[in-house]
Amino acid sequence: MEARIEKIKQQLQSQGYKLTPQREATVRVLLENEEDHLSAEDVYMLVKEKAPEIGLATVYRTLELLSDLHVVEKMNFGDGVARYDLRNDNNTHHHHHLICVQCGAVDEIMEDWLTPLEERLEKEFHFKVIDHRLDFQGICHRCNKKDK
Amino acid sequence: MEARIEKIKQQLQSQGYKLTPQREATVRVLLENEEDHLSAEDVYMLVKEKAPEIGLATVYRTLELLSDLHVVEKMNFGDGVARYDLRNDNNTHHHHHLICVQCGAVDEIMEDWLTPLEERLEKEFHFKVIDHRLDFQGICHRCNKKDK
DNA sequence: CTCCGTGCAAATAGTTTGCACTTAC
DNA sequence: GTAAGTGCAAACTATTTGCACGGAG
Repeated sequence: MEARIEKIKQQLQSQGYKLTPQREATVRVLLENEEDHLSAEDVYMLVKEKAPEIGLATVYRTLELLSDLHVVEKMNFGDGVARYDLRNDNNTHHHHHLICVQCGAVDEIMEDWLTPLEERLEKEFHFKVIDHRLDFQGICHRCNKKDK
Repeated sequence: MEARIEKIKQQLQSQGYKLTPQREATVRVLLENEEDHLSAEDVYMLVKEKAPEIGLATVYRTLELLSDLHVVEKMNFGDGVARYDLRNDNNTHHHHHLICVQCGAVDEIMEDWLTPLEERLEKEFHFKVIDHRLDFQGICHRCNKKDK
């Protein structure tokens, strides 16, 4: 955890930004809730527990900054709220989402299933892929069980 | 085109809704711009050309209704604007998006590449897929050419 | 001293809602 | 006549911005 903060600090500094206490608190919240897909408001409330004087605008600005640096990914699941996901070490994003339409849970699949498709895209469509996003909507295994 | 409007009319009526002139004008705009991914505001401006007395709220309400009936799909590409896409005849949604990060164009691939993955999801993850969404971000073939 | 970063409040953008009026059956 | 649908304006929500202040080098 400390190592990851250190790395993010260096990424910021290499672009001329500082890891201020507010930014660090925000990053820590993201690290501690890596499974979840927090909204800016979620992050704000969690950061407030540690650093009550922080402002919502700062959280937005920090998330925006981290998003520009590809430290987090900004994402939108269709409920008018942006959600933020820490990217992994090489700042790529290769996981897929399983969104349960019944309970709203968002699970992740950490494998990348799309590499063959991306190759096909470049060959057949001359589209150079930089990133992708794959979400499945359906009923998760927990709700499947409950329904029986 | 008329046949498709007729079909949508029946879908509405089967749920107790009417195809009012405003709703019809909205559907026509969607049909005429099926390639594009129009925002509510886009639809509003296009509808206004034919039916200047229509209100923006009505367009929103119509799109919401059509979305509930799975006639259109409401979608979000990350630029804080909801976009609406007509679904195809059986109201399923099996196409993928190629989003160009340079010129902003959104192209579509009409094939469904994911059936094998969905089968795997149900078997390995016990996740029952209802729908999916696959977007690729990258450089489109037009921009690729221009850059040379 | 200078500049970056911050908190607060005000502004903005997209969307939704309340309400009185209209329209189709 | 009743209920669904509409236009308008006001409300609301998420996010952004302007600005004066605070702190590190």
